[in-house]
Amino acid sequence: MPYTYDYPHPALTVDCVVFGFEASKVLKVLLIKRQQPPYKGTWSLPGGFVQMEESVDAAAVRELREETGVSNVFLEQLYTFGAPHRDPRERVISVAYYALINLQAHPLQAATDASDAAWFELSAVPEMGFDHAEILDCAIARLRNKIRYEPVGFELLPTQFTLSQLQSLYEQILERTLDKRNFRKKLLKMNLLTDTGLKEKDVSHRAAKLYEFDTRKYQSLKQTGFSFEL
Amino acid sequence: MPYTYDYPHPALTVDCVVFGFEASKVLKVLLIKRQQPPYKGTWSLPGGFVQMEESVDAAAVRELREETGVSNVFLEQLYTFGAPHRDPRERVISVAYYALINLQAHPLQAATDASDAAWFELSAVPEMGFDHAEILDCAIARLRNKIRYEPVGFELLPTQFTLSQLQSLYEQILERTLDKRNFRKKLLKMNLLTDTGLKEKDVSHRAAKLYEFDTRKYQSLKQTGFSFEL
DNA sequence: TCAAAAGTGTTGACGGTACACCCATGT
DNA sequence: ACATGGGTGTACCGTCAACACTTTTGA
Repeated sequence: MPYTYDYPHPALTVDCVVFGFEASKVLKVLLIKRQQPPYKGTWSLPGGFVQMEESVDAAAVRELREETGVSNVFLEQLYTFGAPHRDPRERVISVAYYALINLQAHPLQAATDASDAAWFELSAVPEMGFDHAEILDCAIARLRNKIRYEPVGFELLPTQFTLSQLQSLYEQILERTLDKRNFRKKLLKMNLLTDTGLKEKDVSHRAAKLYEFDTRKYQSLKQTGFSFEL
Repeated sequence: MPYTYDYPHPALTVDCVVFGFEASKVLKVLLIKRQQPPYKGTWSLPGGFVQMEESVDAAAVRELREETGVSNVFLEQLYTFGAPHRDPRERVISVAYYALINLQAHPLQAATDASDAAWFELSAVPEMGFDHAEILDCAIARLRNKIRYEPVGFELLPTQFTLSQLQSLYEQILERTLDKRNFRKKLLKMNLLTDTGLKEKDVSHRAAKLYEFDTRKYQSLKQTGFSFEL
C-alpha cells in the first residue's frame, strides 16, 4: 500500500440532473426511485460512487449510461455539495452534473426496470432524498443562465426542429413569453440555422419549416469573438 | 463505527485561487511555496485537506485564513478537479475556490513565514505543482466572465475608489482597453456609485473624486430584475 | 369553413461606440 | 511652464421592443 495522506477520507459520489425535452411538450427532469437505504423508496437524482481509477467526469458519464441508458449527450459539471451531514450514513461529497437530452433521439431505457425511473415536470417534482432539491434548483438556475449566452438549447431538440419548438423551449426555461417576430428575426440574423428545405409532418395545421443548428459555423464564429446571445 | 459505504474513499482538499489588487497596480495571484512533498519547494495554490466535521465551503474559508491571514472576503466555489492521478501520492479530489482581496484593507500576513507566500502578476506565474495551472486558468476565465454581469470588481478595490482605478481593474481583467467617457457614463447612469465628496490624496496631478459602491441599493435593484452589466 | 399555428415589417426608443479638448494639481 | 492624469458631450448607428394581419393546412 502506497503512502496515503493522514487525513480523513470522505466518500465521493456524482449526481446528475438530467433534463429531457420532447418537442411540443414540456421540459422534464429524470428521477430514480431509490432501491437501497438511505431514503429507500423516495425519488432522487441518478448518481453513484466514483471509482478509484476513473475521473469524476468519467464517473458522471458512466452513471448516466448505467442508470438511463443514454450516452453522447451534453454533460457538464455543475457544483460540488459538501455539507457534513448531507448523507445520514457517513460523510459524502457529491459532485453534481447536469445533462441535456433530446428525448426523440435518446428514448429512456432505464437500466434496471422502467418503474424505477420517471420524468417529472419541473413544476411537479416530488420530495427527494438528501439535498437533491437544492441540487436541482442549482441546475435550473444554471441552465436558465447558460441558455442566454450559449447555444445549449439545441442539445434538447432533435437535429431538425421548427422555430416554434425552439421558442417554446426558451420560454419554458426562461419562464417568460417571447415575441414571435423578434425571436425569429434575431435567430435567423445570426446565420447559424440552416433551412433544411423540409417541413414538419403530421400536424393538423400549416406545416412549419425544419431548421438545423450549424455547430461548425458556430465554433468558427466563436473563435472570432462572436457570442450567441438571446 | 457507523456503517460506511463499501466504496473507495479518496482524499479531499480545497485549493484557493486568491486574486489580489492594489489600486493603481496590477492584478496578482497569491502562491505558496510548498514545504512538504509532493512538489516540495515548488509554488502552488494555497489549500489543504477538508476535515470531517466541516463543510467544504468552511474548509476553504479556514484554509484561506490559515494560509494568508485574511477572512471576510469574497470567496466562491469554482470547479472540482478529479482526474485520477492529479496527485502522485494517492487519489485526491480538489474542490477549487477563488477569492477576491482588496490588498489595501487586507494586507497579507502569511501565517507561516513571509518567504513562503508571494504575489505574482498573471503574466508571470511560475511553474506550479499538480494541475494548479489548469485551476488558475479556470479561475481567470470565471472572473473574466463574472465581472461582466456582476459587480464583483468592487471586492478588489478599497471601499472608496476612483473611476480610473475601477476602469484600470476592468481593463486588466478583460484584457482590453475601454473608452474612458463611455465607461464613466455607463457606471454613473446606474446610480450605484455614490460620490463621497472626497478626493484622492498624494497624487502629483489633479486629484480624482472618490466613489463608493452602494451594495444595499444594488441588492434591492437586483430583486426587481435589474442586472449589472458592463 | 373553421380551427390552429406559420409566417412576415415597420416604427420609435434606447443604448453602444467613436471621438478631442480643457482643467486641476504637483513638481 | 510642464507633465500627468481628471473630467466632460455629441452624433451616428445598430439593436430591441412593441405591435396585427395574412397564409397554409388538415379536420
